[in-house]
Amino acid sequence: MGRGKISIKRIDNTSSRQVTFSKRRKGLLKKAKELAILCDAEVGLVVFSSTGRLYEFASSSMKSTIARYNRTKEENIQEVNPVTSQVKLWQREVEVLREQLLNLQFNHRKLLGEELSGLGLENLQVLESQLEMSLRSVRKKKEEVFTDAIQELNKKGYQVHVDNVELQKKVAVLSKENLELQKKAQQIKSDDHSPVVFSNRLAVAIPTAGTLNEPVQLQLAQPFVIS
Amino acid sequence: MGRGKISIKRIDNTSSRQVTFSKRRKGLLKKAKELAILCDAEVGLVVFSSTGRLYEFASSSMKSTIARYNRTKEENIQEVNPVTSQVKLWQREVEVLREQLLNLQFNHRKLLGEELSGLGLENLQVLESQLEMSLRSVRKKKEEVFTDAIQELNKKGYQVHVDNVELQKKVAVLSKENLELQKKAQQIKSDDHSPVVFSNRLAVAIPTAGTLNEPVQLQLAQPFVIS
DNA sequence: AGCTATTGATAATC
DNA sequence: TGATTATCAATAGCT
Repeated sequence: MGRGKISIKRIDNTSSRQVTFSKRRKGLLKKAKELAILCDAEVGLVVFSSTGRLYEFASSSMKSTIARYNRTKEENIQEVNPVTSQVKLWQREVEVLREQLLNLQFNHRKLLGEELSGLGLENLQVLESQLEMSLRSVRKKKEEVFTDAIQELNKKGYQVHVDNVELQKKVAVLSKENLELQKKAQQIKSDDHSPVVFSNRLAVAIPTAGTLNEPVQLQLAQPFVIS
Repeated sequence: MGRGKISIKRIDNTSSRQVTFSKRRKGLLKKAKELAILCDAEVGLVVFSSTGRLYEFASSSMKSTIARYNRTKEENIQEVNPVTSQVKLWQREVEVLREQLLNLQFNHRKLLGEELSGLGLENLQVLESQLEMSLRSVRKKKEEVFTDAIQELNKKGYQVHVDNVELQKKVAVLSKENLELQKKAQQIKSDDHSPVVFSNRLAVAIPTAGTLNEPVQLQLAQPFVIS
């Protein structure tokens, strides 16, 4: 339901993930509210963003909804305040996180080609094709970076060329003026015999017009081969 | 979004309220799930129908989501209150673990070839060679697995061959005995004229000796190429 | 339960 | 960000 269809998987791009989050969160909260009103239901909804911010909706009160939930689930392990239970909650959180971390580290090592001993043929083949896919992505990205850099260089090169042509014109004008001034000076000199000196360095430092007529064009000889 | 617009207020008609409830409940749960996946959010949703039935969705687990909810709420309320040092220690632990996890997830995605947008050329090249190394390791391991399997098969094949030779000898002995028994039987038959039948199937089912002289040897035509 | 006309949500874009 | 709009998705009213 938008300009294009999207597949339901984690959005990679951070900013568009955040934009989508606020839009869909708003929609979800709205629909939760509507369901509660239209159908006389008790609804409780909590959403934590990936940055840890909390958003919630409760048709009556979150506390009572959670209490009802626990009652229904026949799990009345919902002590409220005592420090000991709080500590226990944090400890559980730590346990969960530790396990997630270990799991991820395990997978990560596989992707790094370490600790492959336990794996069967099938797992190895899945891993291999995963790595091949990754490699293709990385090489494609690298090619993009190269291409962008080259385009950028070409743009700059062209600008330099344009600047040079411009400068060249100015030099030509100045040289001409210079020449005329020298002539006039010599006329004056021949009139009153006082010495006059003109610098000639400018003209010497400028390359000839011919070398500046073509802008440099960097180009890849052929497209990168991704193998 | 329907044949007609409806205003958001309790639907009076019971049956259409129930129909709407199941439709919208389904939609709400779906959207909750999508939000969790798309935006990497932790979502918990509970819905009680007006008849008291419970429907729920939790992106991780309802228990931990409610626990997290309670923690965040208490934190916000207790901002002024002194928190015991033990809780603080656990909180710090959780923070550290969360950060490690996020970091690892970040790196993991890179290895999976996702989210490469932020990377410069140098990083991409490091990543590429890392992936190439991993791929080499995996392929080497795969080759090992193959080789081992083939050796195993060869061992078994040889054992089968040995067994066959042994069986063949036994068959030869038995055939010889069989033949002699037949001769004796015929002698007896020519004496008392009673009919005697011998099965011949055994001899027919046995392959000739020549085909069993060589054990089968499986072998790779040439070593695996790791490219 | 299915089926569509219709509204509503939202992905892409600026 | 916030607004706009072309599209897709949800669903209201029927069968």
